[in-house]
This record gives sequence, structure tokens and C-alpha cells, in this order.
Amino acid sequence: MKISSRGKYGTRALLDLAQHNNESPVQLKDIAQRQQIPLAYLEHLISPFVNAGIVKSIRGARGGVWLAKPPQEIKLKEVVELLEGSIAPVECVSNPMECPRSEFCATRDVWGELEQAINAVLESTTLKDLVERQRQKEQSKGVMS
Amino acid sequence: MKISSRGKYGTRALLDLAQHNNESPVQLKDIAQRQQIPLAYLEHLISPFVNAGIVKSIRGARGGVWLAKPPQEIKLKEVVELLEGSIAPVECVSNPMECPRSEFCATRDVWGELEQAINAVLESTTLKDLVERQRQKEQSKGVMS
DNA sequence: CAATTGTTGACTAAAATAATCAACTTTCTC
DNA sequence: GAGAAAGTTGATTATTTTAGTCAACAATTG
Repeated sequence: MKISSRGKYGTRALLDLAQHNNESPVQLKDIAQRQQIPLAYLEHLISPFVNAGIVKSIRGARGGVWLAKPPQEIKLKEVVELLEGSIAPVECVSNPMECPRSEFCATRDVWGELEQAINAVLESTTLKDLVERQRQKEQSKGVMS
Repeated sequence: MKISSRGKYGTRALLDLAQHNNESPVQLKDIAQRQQIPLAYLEHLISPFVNAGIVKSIRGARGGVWLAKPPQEIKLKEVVELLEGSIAPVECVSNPMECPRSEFCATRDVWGELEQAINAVLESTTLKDLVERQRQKEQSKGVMS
């Protein structure tokens, strides 16, 4: 039940993009540096978002990437699923055919509830929420020092 | 965010044990057969439960395993954690020292909420609940045929 | 044209997963 | 007490996933 580095890195990358929204394109190398993600790895993490139309990009000098939609319209669920695949904790929840036991399996029910719970969190959180939270954290950091 | 075969198999095994509670010891090979788990693998899945004192065992002819506590006192959280380790979706949620960003990381907050959500489900479900659910499923199966 | 930056695909090392096997210990039954 | 039955343990293995690297390429700017 772990989120992989893909998921962690990728989410951080999109938060970074949301923080630098409505500026000029953000360069991958800057995201990589700020979020401490290997650049060559980050390239592969951004690509699914571009394919899904969540992120736009432009190549060449002064190129970069940016969000195709306002941050409040991008739910964490999309983000995580693009990185990690279905959030269902077991295959048979989304695809009952996969296991002959599905129909009468009590444990499967619980995994289904787990999916619901996870889904509720990820559906209710947008990149905008993340940006705001991050801002609050930065503020209290400032107050402390 | 997947549950491994360990988790799936092990949970099924404990449900099976709960179903056959207050009978004579249940043999691993019977669990293996009913739950469709490779016997040699099941042996390794049961061992953590024995070590944790949730399952008791006796060797030799007519030996077997059984629950050390009534099913309603065994939460799925214990079961899953013994099989898969901490349910925290990222290490830094349970162990902030692990990442220097922890203190001011907004994404970490969300992973924390995810843990809470997962925790709520697994804390509120016991083996007894599973047994009852399974019984209901078996009943409706009977009605249908 | 040269520098910059994203895109893509091939490749690899390391770790986790899902077993399997064999030797061993305990217990029961005859 | 012998032998079969059953759980215990540790070593080993094949496969898959993960995390990352590298290099060639394509597009864009100045």
C-alpha cells in the first residue's frame, strides 16, 4: 500500500507547476532542482500528463511546461492515477472478471471500501488546495524565523 | 497503492480461520485448498501472526492453527500491517525524519489524510465482520440456485 | 546556425514479490 | 518407540517492478 516515487515526485512536480501558474513556461530543470527530482526521471513523469492534456509543453530555448487547466480544476485523483494507475488496492475491485472468487468474496468488499475511502480524499483535493496549504506552511515558516 | 498477494492471501487465510473458529485446529493445507493459496507460501504468511500472538499453532499429526482471540477482537488493521508493514502510503508520514522536506511539505499532508482514511476502514472492520459478510454472500448464493 | 529545451526509446541496477524446496522439530497414533 | 503428519525455518530462485540513466532526436529561439 505504498505510493511509489513516481507518485510522490509527480505530485510534487504538479504542485510546483501550480505554484508557478500564469507565469511563463516552467523549465523541467527548475522543477527538478526545487523539488529535488532527478531531471532525467522527471522527464518521464511529465510525459503522461502531457499526453492526458493536463500539462502543455513547448520545446526549445525558453521552452517549458505549464498547466493546461486552472489548478482548482485538477484533482489529485487524476494526478495520482496517471502516475500509478488505478487507485483500487486490488485488481478485482475494478475488474471482477480477473478473479473467479470476486462475486462471493468478502475480503474483496473491504478492498472496495478502501478504494472508496482513498477516492474520497483524492477527489476532494485539487492542486489549488495544495498550493494554499503550501503557502500556509511557508508563512508559518516565515513567522518562526 | 496496491495490496500485495501477501496481504490478499493472508487476509483470506485469517477469514478462513475465523470461519472455522471454535473447532479443532485447522490445517494449513485445508486453508490453502479452500482459499487457493500455495501451501508453501501460506506457511510463511501465517508465521507473522503466530509471532504476534494472534494465531496459535500446534505441530504434528492432527496439529494446525487457530485464532488466539475471538474474531471480533481482531481488526483488519493488525492483519494487514503484519503482512504488509505500516499502512502509511509514504514513509515520511510515520517517520518525518526520513525526509528533510517533511516539515513544510504540502503533499505529505495529503498522504497523511490518505493514511487516516485507510486507517478508518481497517480499524472499523474485524474478522467477525468479514465472517458475517461472507455468510450473507453464501446465503444469497443459495437463494439464487 | 547554435544553443536550448522537451520527447522518446533503449537500457540497466537494485529491490521487491511470489513463490519453491529441503531440512528440521514437534506431536499424534499405533 | 517407530513412523507418519504437520508446523517451522532458512536458503534459494525466477519474475516483475521500480528508479534511474543515457543517447539520439525534434522543435524553438535568437
